Amino acid sequence: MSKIKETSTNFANKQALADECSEVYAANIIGGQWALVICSWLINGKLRFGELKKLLPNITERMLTLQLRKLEENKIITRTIYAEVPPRVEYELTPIGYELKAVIKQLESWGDKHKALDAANRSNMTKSH
Amino acid sequence: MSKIKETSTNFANKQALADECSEVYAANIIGGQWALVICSWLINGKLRFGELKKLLPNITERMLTLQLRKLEENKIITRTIYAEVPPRVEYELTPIGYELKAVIKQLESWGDKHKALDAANRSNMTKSH
DNA sequence: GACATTACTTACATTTTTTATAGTACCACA
DNA sequence: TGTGGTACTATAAAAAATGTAAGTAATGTC
Repeated sequence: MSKIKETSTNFANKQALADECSEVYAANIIGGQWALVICSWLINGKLRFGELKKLLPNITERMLTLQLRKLEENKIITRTIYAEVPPRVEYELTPIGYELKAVIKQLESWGDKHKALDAANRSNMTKSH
Repeated sequence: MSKIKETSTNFANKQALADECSEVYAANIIGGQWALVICSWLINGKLRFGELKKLLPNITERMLTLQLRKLEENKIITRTIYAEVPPRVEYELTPIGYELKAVIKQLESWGDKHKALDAANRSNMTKSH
């Protein structure tokens, strides 16, 4: 997205890590700011550009486009353009994209646990004061 | 990590998303370039700063420090300093940190699947040329 | 007193990601 | 001729993340 510099140290590091660690490879794919939420929504079924925009009230059109394009490049979603005016474009998870469901669930449940723990810590801190 | 600007749109967006999506919340915590690999290594047991450095040949000391500090802040790891000279510091996963194991496994297996698919696509493309 | 070792810190530069704003193309319909 | 709706693109700028290079502190050993 925008262009990345393939001669940078950062690029080399990312490549090397992704090559030897599938978990990092995976994280790179779903790692954009909005990528995970987009996938979460798409798990429930295909959505139009405008629908996604409504579901993600704070995203800019540019960001939405960029993230969708990246997901498409990585074969996580497909993009279907209907030859209509005004245009209609639908985004849908591919099979491998849909398999993110398990990953997302896992992330979600870990996140919940962590949040709970954090809340507990906070309230303990309050109590002991 | 360096300082972030709490008045930025980006900050607000991240917060809002993390609040309503535990999966995004989780992704933010383990989302640094090196955070996942560090955790992967620590799953096998505690490690010293220098040992991690050796395991991650391309990381700079600065980056390693930053990522470890962020993980510590988020209670993913603990930092134990031994009052010796030269200094000895050990990093170890906390219980919640250790629970990342399942997440990492899931990411890894999805990553492997995706890689395989990608490789298959590539060889198909080659064949059909 | 100089040196080696370890785990950092600091200042700064570069790269990458995200946001802001203002367009564009298309055609049906009024 | 003009307006409306949809899914974008282009350009610039801000913010965040990462990388580079050069220190620092403490102390046991030579």
